[in-house]
Amino acid sequence: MAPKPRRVTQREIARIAGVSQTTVSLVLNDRDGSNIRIPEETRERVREAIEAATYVADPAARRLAGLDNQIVGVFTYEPALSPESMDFYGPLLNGIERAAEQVGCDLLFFTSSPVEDGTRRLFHRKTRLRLADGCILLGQQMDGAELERLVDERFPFVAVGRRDETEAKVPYVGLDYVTPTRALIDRAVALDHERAVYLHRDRPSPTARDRRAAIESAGAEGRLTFALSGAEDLAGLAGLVRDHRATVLFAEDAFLAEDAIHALTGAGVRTPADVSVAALAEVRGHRSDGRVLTGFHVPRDEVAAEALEVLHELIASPVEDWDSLDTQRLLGAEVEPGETIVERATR
Amino acid sequence: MAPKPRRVTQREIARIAGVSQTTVSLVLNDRDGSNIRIPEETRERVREAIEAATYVADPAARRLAGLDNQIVGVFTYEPALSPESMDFYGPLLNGIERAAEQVGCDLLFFTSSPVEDGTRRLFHRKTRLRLADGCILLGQQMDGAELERLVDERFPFVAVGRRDETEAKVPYVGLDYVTPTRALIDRAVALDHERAVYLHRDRPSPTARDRRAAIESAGAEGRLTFALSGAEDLAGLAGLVRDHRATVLFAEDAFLAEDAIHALTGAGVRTPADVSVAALAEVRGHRSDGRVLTGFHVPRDEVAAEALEVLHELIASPVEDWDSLDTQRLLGAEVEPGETIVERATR
DNA sequence: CTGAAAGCGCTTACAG
DNA sequence: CTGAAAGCGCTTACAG
Repeated sequence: MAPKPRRVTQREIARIAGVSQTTVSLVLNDRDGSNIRIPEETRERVREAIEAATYVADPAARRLAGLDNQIVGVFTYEPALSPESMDFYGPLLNGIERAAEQVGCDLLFFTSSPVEDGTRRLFHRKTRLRLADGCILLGQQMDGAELERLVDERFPFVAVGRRDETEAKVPYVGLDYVTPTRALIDRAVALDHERAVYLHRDRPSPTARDRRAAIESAGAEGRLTFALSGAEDLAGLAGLVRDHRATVLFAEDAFLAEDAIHALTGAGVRTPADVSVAALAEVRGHRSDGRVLTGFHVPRDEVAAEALEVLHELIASPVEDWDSLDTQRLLGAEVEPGETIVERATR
Repeated sequence: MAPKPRRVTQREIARIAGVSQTTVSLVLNDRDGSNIRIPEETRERVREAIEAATYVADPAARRLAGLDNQIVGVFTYEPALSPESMDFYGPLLNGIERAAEQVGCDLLFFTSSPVEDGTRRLFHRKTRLRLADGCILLGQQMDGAELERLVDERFPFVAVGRRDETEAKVPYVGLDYVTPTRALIDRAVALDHERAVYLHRDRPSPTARDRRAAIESAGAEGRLTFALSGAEDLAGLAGLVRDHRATVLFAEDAFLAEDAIHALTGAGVRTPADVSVAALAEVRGHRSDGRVLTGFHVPRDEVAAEALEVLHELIASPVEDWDSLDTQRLLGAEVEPGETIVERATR
């Protein structure tokens, strides 16, 4: 490997400005207080030397000496910059970049993390994790053990997406799906619907539970009667809709909604004329027969930005105070009224 | 700011394993040679202690002690992760991520760089540039002075995109547009076209010069006679085409091609029936009336990956050898035959 | 007001 | 075969 090219150091600047290296450090960091008082004249001289030499402090040395680095780690459990993952990660990364820009942080992507069992590992022999002041974790699925370890080691981090796989209090910024699901159900009820089908996937995620909770409480309150169907049973969907006399269908996400529409149309059921359809997830860009799909707008960029904010609070607070911080936050998704929930046809 | 939580260090590991801290370092880095010979037994003991304590070396300290960090900086002159810039940066970042994964590098995005005059600055008071072993530069436009400075300081870097704004030898990986432009002209000639219009923008970039060179040499050789039009003169385009009796139109990029098609169609000129159209740039996703636009496929991800490769060579070579390295590379764009260059209509 | 010194956690000659 | 020591470039008490 190449010999590290000799760089300008504070000692050099000190020599030029005719002061001690300590003074250079003090000026560089704008230190000024009760016990440090450097005359403006001296400061100016040092600044000039710094300017002339285009000196910048070595971040590694700063870090080693105990300062923070203004570097936020970004860990994704899958490649984040591939075309396929852009759909999910794109808005998140965008939010992170914007927030980082605002607070003056650089972003360290742990792309080198080795892949084991199809997912990246955060902790490995040469992890550069500690180079960052803290870390943002992204991914649909996360490793509980790694989360625990981060908590144990008191390393500042925030997960994007609600986490409940661990005992430990994991800081996160996630999304609340209960409220918008309720809102969509209310809308259906207001449009005279009484019987619904919920087409869901089989993943037990916190957001899936949210939707389920909202649906169950609506059922319990007798506002809308639900029949459930798994995503694997698309073939039986039209039959279920008919048997249940459902006039509205909620799908767990937009892709599933499209599949459902396809299946229903194929069985001679018109959407939304016979059966209204809505997705309980992001619907941006999804249309059915030219109609904007009813569903949510999920502010993923805001989630990411807020995650960075929480991380910043953690970094700025002494570890003893972490417990009193509000580090588990939920943001609401916004309802997209769309055009695929319409008034129930009178028979 | 939070007190740096106490971390496990090599000293601690040494204590546990009953060896010196030096030995821990040696084992950790798999050092073994003529003057270093640690018995497997000792190594094993140390490894166990490392494992048990889930110890990882502090990258800041490693860096300070002169080792490389396996961190590649990524500097973009604009925000790279915004939806608008994804079109351009997306494939590049994807290529970089893949290459980084392969060589085991982490990626440090300099998002904190302050914006001056609408563009980010790489050098500033607290640039974390030196934390990286080297840096990839991305952006349509780059600052010549910054490039010079990087060269002067012997900091390993590679620009994505050809650079010719400086005296100094700037390492880059760019694209050759001469060859594919020639190929497209050949194609037009083969399809009996004799007279063409070139609709271009007004940016003097290396790639713009490539296209121009190919067009001028074709003109000089009498293979295709060109009339030129600026992008701002779309209104006069149909007139120019008629006056010049052009049967094929080359546009500098796909968007311009679309504008041109729109303008021609509006003036009663059919494309490609009356006038064939091609873009001298990436055409992925562009269609005209259902037809795949003729143009190029630009391997942007490969460009980025190759840039990382060159960077790696720089990092691995002593500075004295840099001059003998092949650090200015051009990759060829591939021709997309498309469907908008057709045989010239016989009149 | 400013400097000499210790220390951050590592690596690497240099001695044993 | 292995350890004590110097040094990487910084920050920050602690003395003057």
